[in-house]
Amino acid sequence: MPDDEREHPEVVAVLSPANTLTAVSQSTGAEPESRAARKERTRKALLDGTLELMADRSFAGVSLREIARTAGIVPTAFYRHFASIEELGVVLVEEGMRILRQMLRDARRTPSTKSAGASLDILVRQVRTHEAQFRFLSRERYGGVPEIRRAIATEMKLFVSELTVDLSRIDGLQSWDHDDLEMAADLIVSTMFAVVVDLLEADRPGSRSEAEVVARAERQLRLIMLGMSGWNPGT
Amino acid sequence: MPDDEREHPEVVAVLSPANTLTAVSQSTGAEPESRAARKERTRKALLDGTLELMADRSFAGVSLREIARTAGIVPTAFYRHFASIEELGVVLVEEGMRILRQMLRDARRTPSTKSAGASLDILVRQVRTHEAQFRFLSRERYGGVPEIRRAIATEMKLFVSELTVDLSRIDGLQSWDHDDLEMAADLIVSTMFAVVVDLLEADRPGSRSEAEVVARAERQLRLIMLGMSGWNPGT
DNA sequence: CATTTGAGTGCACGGTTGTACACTGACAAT
DNA sequence: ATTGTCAGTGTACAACCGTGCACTCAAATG
Repeated sequence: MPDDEREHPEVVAVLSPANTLTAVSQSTGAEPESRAARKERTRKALLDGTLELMADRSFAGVSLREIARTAGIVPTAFYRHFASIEELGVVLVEEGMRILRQMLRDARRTPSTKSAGASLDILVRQVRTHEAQFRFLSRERYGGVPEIRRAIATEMKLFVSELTVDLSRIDGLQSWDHDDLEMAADLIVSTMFAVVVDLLEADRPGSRSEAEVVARAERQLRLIMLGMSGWNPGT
Repeated sequence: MPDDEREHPEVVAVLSPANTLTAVSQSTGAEPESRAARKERTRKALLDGTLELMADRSFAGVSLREIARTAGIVPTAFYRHFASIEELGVVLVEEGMRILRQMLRDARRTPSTKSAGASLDILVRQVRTHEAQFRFLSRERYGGVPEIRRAIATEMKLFVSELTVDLSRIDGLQSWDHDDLEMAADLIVSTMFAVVVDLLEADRPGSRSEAEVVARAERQLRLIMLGMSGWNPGT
């Protein structure tokens, strides 16, 4: 073994050297997948593989080589898809925030989202179906490398202002000025985010169960809304 | 250069090999510092140096060698103080949480802490005088290695239950059952923690100013307390 | 005084990392 | 049919990593 990795011997079994087909184990039959499609496939493998590797580590803790390895390509080929690992990270941020925004849109469409329970249900479902992405966001929001942290912060601010607009349309909040609305939106978002973290940790030894987490969050949200109903805007 | 670091040439200038005095640049005159005191000094240098190195990176991103280097000792000497880097991390958690608890105690002693402004002032002061420790806590709370994350979670739960007891002594909350009190305490703590993060980021390009952060937090806290005053316990 | 202790040293090791470089060969376009 | 593109390859290197080992020598111990 000269220097580099010599794993995935099954895929390398094809003896011809520099065989392009070695990458991303060709699962589908023999259909001649288009070039662009193949590229997109390994790109996705890189992104998904990174999230997988982050099950128990932070983004800074996974190496370019590991990522390439799990995607089934050689380290240097990574650069065909991303200029750096940070760039991959930023893409993951965008992907995650797209899910978050989708969730807000779902909540908007659902009738009576002003009841805390309904919105929480949506949150729980989204977290469960996109665990890895939410874990990535919560883990890197404060802990990540500066570039990624800034990317999340920016997207987060956008998210808050979207919710601010939503709030402004609710009966009884029309008289509120923008600052108060944003203040409340910020409080709601940060509370919801704490729920996300608890959900990801839930049903693990030494943690509260999912039901408990949701029940508590629901009461917290109701308490906030109760405060809002008594709030004297502009103070 | 065979393998290892060859930095800090000034300290190595003393030509005698394996000179113990090379560690932790002897700043004070020539007083014969006791052995235990010297050990404590490098131990502190290791802890402080780690926090310093974490100015722009997460705990997982600093290496044992770097830590030893900034403390002025050789990498292997690190093990005279900690069995592993994780152990050092856990000590940092304890140190940080001691500060947090001290803050709660300060707040308890201050009259009229039920007014949001007073408690926030204490928070801001503590964050400013212990920036590095708070940065460590906020960065590793969700992003850190499992061992440290668990340590912080445990201490955090303790902190919430301390605040729960405090709340139970406030006029008008005596009728609340324990679950409701804890729910409110949890909400307050997570909101305050969000403030800490904002404070650490404040006055940096692209972020809100400290005054804005405090003003918003104060209103958020007032909103929560308003909600509590109208809360119907046991629902 | 002689002896023990232990914080610190220097060297060495096997391993991993990011990335530069020259390459190949299947697909796409001409 | 010829050519160009470019995702993927293998080799190589210098830097860094954690840690084992045998050491030194000032301070503490008796």
